[in-house]
Amino acid sequence: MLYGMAEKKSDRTRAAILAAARERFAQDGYERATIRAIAADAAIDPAMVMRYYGNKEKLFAAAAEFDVRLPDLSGVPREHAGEVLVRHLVERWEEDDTLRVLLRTAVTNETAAERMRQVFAGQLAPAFERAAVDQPAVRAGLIATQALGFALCRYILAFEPIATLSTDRAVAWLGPTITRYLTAPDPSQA
Amino acid sequence: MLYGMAEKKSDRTRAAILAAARERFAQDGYERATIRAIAADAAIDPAMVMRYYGNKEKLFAAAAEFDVRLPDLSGVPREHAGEVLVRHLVERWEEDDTLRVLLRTAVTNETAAERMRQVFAGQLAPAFERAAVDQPAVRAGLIATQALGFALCRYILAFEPIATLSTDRAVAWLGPTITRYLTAPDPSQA
DNA sequence: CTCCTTTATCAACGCTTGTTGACTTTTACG
DNA sequence: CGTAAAAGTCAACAAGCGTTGATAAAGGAG
Repeated sequence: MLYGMAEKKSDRTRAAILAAARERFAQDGYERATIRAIAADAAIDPAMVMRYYGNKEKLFAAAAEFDVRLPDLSGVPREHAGEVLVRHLVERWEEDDTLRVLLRTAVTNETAAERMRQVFAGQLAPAFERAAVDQPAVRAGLIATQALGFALCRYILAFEPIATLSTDRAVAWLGPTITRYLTAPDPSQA
Repeated sequence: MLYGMAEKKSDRTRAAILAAARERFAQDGYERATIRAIAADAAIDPAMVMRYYGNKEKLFAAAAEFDVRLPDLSGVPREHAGEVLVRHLVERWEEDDTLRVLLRTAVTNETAAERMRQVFAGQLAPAFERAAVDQPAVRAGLIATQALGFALCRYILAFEPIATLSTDRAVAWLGPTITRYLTAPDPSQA
């Protein structure tokens, strides 16, 4: 076969598997999302999943691959940094379900947990450090607690009225919290 | 058998099963915590689990049974209510692992998710309503996001430095957030 | 057309799971 | 003692899982 640009026929199948996998993992978690169900959703044979992704763990790794794409906060005044960050995270969260895959599986799967840690401790904290924020690790961690807690209640537990809160109201409520975690002096030092 | 006070021999076995179940559910989640493993931990036969609890779902229901025991906030000044609440929750959370059972399983098990909702929407919100707080449901929900997010990062994901933060520092950081969610006017109304 | 690589299908494997029923041991009362 | 209920043991089941290898169809290349 001589294709123009690596646009093999199998790429479609690969993509279909990945899409089905993401949906199943996001909805059912790692254990309950079976290879057979994913294959059925993608309308292919379970053996094809093994052919293209090796095994379940690798398929999951591929399905949970993503980039947070943190926004550039350098031009934002400190007192509104929280709101900008929250709005970005909420929109990012609703965009695709990769983050929901990660959150749902991180609770029982160590691979997912490690990746989740990398996202916050490995991207947020270094960004704060570069911005010369004191105690970057603690602040990044606190922001993670609020951000992940909101996502948990909103997308996983479907906790009313959080699940149906408008983005604007969510930003208005959570923004100042994030701003405080980012800018306030350590209250236990006072 | 004529026992003095319903103190059957089997009660010990029942308790041993329940203790082992709680530990396994808290550590592994619903799916990965197997009846066989629980029985092995309790040093009994898997069939005994069925004898005393019927099936896995009922065993889980028994293991996840608990009471939040919310503190009385009526005598606490409003501006410190958050700190009192956070301290109570953290201590309660470290006391026994029932809450961790619930959090870990709520992500994939609908029974656990429903029970989790009852704890916050069914106990916190009504308490606020009685205290004549406006928008009790939203405020209870917001507090749930911060509290559950903290528990998730600290106990489930083992997210440093949150996991090793002292209770005092956690209270100092989180308290004001909870207080604001409880007392601040709705920022999206401004 | 033939040939060979890519893609897909099928049936089966070994294993683990929750769950069951028949059986044996223990225990307390007459 | 004897006996009947309670407590515990054992082997097995049906079903579902991830995974594999043999085999068949598809589709350009020569």
